[in-house]
Amino acid sequence: MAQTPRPALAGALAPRGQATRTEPAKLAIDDIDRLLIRELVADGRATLSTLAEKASLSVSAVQSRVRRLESRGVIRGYTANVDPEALGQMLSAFVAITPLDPSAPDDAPSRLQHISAIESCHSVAGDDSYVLMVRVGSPRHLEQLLHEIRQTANVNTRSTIILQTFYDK
Amino acid sequence: MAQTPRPALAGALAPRGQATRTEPAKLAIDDIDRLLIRELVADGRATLSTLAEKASLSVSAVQSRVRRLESRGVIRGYTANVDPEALGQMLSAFVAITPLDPSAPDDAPSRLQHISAIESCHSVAGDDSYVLMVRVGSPRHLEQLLHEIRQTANVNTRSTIILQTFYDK
DNA sequence: TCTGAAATCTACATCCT
DNA sequence: AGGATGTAGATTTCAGA
Repeated sequence: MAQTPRPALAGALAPRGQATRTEPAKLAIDDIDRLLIRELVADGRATLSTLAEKASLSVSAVQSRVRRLESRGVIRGYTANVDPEALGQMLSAFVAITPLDPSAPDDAPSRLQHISAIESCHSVAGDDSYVLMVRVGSPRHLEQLLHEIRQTANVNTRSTIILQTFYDK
Repeated sequence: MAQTPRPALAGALAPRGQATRTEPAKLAIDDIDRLLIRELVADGRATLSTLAEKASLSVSAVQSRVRRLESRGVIRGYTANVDPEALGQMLSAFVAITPLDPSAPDDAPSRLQHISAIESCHSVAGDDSYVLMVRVGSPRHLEQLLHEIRQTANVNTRSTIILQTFYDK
């Protein structure tokens, strides 16, 4: 119910010159897409019908938009948000790493990818080459992990313990 | 199919003394829970029937387990994983902040919470008090954001630009 | 993008162990 | 307590317009 009668208005607001300028693949994300994305970030299991209501669109229109966002890679996937501490990962830290041998090929990310305690890996501009986010069960495990990281990637590590996470959107 | 015939075995392995020791809420997470969590982290929109198949359980058993994990806070929620660059957030950074006045009440997280460019906020042990992860559209926006952070929380900032994100599980 | 109908999924009540 | 089955009501999917 309450469809937005925008077609005519949109046409009036965006009159097009005679030549269609090269717009091969319309990659534009409009306000409805943004609304859908916002809702799906807030609740990754929101139903198409709920989304349709909020967007004042039909279920199938929402479905095709969501599919499009997914296939374009705007929405990469959906995931459950799990409390690490409930799973025994009581200690989180940022680990900044720098190569020991600056002339060696720098493939730290792929070398470290298999280590499940490493949650994320970013290359950064600054004192260090990469910053990792890691989660382990205890200080003892962190020690083991740092040892493994140093050996695997031939790097120095500099760790910053996370005391509390206030939010992580 | 292929139910594990564990009841008798479990009873034999865990004989209980006469007094039920204070076990108010069994907070144990078993292997099936872990499997369900793993699947839901990999695909937050997995259906109960899919999960039931993978766990070799009935749909209703899976349903009650997932509900339990949700109400216990093990699963905090579900979210869509969105490509920030597709939304015009071309620049990400870690921003470490330290209070200008160490004697002032330290409520930086709540003061900063409303700023939408701030994705996460952790208090840390180390040179700085907090580490934020921020996403903005351009260097110019980062400058504005840093200004806003400094003013809002009365802190110094030290930023580390993220050049590339290799993975973020 | 909409409507509508079929296939699938979820929620819940009931029974079993 | 935890799990199976059955069923009504939602939800998703897909055709045609």
